[in-house]
Amino acid sequence: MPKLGMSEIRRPQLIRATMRVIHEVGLPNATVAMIGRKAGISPSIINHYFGGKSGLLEATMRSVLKDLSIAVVSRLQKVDKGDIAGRIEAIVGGNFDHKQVDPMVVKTWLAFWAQAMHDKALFRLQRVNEQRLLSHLRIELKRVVPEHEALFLATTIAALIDGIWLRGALNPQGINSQLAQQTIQDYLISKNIIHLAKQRQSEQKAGH
Amino acid sequence: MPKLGMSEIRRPQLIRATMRVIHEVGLPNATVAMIGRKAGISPSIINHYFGGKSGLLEATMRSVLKDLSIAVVSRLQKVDKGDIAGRIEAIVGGNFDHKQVDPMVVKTWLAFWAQAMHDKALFRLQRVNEQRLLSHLRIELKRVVPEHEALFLATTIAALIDGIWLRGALNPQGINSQLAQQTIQDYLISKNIIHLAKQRQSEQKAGH
Amino acid sequence: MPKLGMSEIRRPQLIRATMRVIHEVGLPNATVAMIGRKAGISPSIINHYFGGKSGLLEATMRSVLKDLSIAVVSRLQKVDKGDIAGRIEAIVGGNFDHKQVDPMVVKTWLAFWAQAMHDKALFRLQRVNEQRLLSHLRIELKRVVPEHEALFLATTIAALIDGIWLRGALNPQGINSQLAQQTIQDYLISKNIIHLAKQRQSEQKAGH
Amino acid sequence: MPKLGMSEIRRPQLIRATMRVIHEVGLPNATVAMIGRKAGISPSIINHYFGGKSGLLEATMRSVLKDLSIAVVSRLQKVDKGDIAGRIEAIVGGNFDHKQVDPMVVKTWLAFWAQAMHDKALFRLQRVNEQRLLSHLRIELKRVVPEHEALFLATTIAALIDGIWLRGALNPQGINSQLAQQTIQDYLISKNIIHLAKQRQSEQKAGH
DNA sequence: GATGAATGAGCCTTCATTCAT
DNA sequence: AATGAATGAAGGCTCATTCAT
Repeated sequence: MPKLGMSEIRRPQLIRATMRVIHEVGLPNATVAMIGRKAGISPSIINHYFGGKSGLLEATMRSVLKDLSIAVVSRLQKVDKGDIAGRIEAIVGGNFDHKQVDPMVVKTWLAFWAQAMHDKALFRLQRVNEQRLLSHLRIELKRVVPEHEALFLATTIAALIDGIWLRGALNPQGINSQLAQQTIQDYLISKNIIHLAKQRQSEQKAGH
Repeated sequence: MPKLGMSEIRRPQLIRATMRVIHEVGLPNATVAMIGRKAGISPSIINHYFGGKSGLLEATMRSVLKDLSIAVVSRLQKVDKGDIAGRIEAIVGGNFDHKQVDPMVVKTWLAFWAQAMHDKALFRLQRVNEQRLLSHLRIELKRVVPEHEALFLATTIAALIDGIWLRGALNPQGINSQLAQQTIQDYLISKNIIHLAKQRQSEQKAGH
Repeated sequence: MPKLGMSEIRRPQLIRATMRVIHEVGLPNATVAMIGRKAGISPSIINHYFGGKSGLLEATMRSVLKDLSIAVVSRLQKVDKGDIAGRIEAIVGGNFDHKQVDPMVVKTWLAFWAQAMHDKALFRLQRVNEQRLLSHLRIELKRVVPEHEALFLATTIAALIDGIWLRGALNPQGINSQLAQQTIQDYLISKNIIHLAKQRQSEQKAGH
Repeated sequence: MPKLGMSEIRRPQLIRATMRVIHEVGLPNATVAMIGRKAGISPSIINHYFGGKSGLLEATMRSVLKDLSIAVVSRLQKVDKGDIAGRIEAIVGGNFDHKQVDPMVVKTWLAFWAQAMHDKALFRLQRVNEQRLLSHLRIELKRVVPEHEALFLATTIAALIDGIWLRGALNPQGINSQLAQQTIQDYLISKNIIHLAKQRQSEQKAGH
């Protein structure tokens, strides 16, 4: 077990402080002074660990996206490869994970989204995240519908996920995680995806 | 007597310049100096007409939302009251109006959305806009499905609209207006809404 | 009777507005915009009539000092040349004239006093005023005491007058005009001036 | 570890620079840029140490008033409690202390007096100062004359002090400290205070 | 590693003044 | 005569960053 340097302590500490400050005053109004104060340490040290404010912001966004990725991947790992409906549910569920719908995270996420339009580094991170969601969905959907339809469905589901997040960001009551998942489940049922998925699962079991 | 009526010229001019600057550098980086330069007039005059930067931003957001409202309402006026499917299409279509999917407008809209989380004046404007969309949709949907289902559908459609907008904001290709409307149309067909609407329309015609 | 041009209307109107604004926010915070608004006319017009802000301020101070001068001179005219005590009382009384102890006037006067230290035009006006007060007092005092004592007394009385004014400027209750005059009268009695003055008056009457 | 204790160096340095700038251009024209330049440091640092321009001005006035207080108190400490005439002289002398009649200090003092009429924080400081002078004088005077007369005398002496200061502020030759004290001494003699004080002192000595 | 000191660039705003009508 | 339009200079303040300790 490696000895923990200050770096391993300070970096998460500052990233968390950044998110809290963004939650409170918004990204444009977040200053290194506020973040330092919130973390209980000198603002100067941000330069030491992140090379500047933008470095800290990038690291913070990376952290947010990584948590999202983990939420999805860890759920996928618990679901059988053959259970297509379960896997789609896992992907959607990961996006509405308890940690992900925390108002602080939601606001941070939206703040970065807006900022990403004018910051190359953030833009790249955002694109990767978008593609990853689409990719996860398409992989599963392609197993039950033709490729072009899979793309259409994946795009629609992604739009639903982001739309619910977006509206939740401004809603004082925040995101209703359960309702969100039901909404998407309902969409999949309407599009007959769940039925097809179960059917395919049975076939494969029989095929073995 | 001074030159009169400059207010009607300057205000839209400055609002448009604001949107262009937000499009280029983002809301947090937009300065009154840039906006003034873009409009070809002195930055000082912003105070003359809007009482300050925040006044200009609020007016800009108000303008964006008003354009959106007009796009929806003008389409609704062209559709027969009895044509429920047509009315829903009008509402959706208004949100993907040519002027509304202009990348400049989309970015401005998202920038304000992010900002609204920390600015009371913008927040109120945003809420009104959200509610208006939901309201428009529910009025039509209630005519074909029970109230609670109408609310669910309206919320889902709104999420789809916003989600598509949001993803379009970061997509280099922008929003594909036609595809967006097809996506939502497809959802409505899957939910059997279009069918029910046509049916209701026939009934009413027969009723006369 | 000459027809009144707008100049004769506007100038006093603006001067009065200036004093009211100084009373409210102080000289450093008084802007031409405020003054114009208070007078109910466009600020631009100040340049028309006074050639700029400093011209207006100078005219205002001139007006304040002229009113003071009138208050003194008009009282002197009502007192017999031979009544030395009465003449001194007139000079003092003029400085505590009803119009002069108006809080608005007091504040304006003090504001200009402070400003005069760094403004040549105001400085000259102020000096003339100072000298005039001293001169008035010395002329009368020389008639009852030797020249060098007259100067000393005049200086002391002037200091008392200004000191009372100054303290009154900051006192929420303002200047107590009657008490002020009693204070100086008491000083003159203590210095035996009143007695000497009455004595001289009797001598002169007898001399005729 | 950073350079510590700069606060004790910077604060007096900036306060002194403030007074010098006020002396040169007046309070309304004094800018943080000028003050910083005069002190040889960056204007930004004024915020660091005083939280803004008004904080600096308040600290400057506080400094001026404290110096005045020290001048009076230190003189009082050197005078025997029983020597009433000496104590009054000490109070007056403190107000015309060498440091206090420095033209720079006099102008600063007057500038603040004018400003205090429209600034709550400065107003309070000024009132405390006024009351302190009156209080010092009344305490001594009450020992030789009835209370109501003590108040009258104290007020008159205070007016004389302030009047001499005020006139000195605009007089190119400044305040003649010696003449000022003589003037007030002369007043006290005329009012028989010195005589009464000496008498009381003799009584008390005899009483022991 | 950590921090207070210090800086300089930049921003919003105010304001006196000028101009066209 | 009078005014709204418009400007440009300047001021206070914020803030990310660098530096010495």
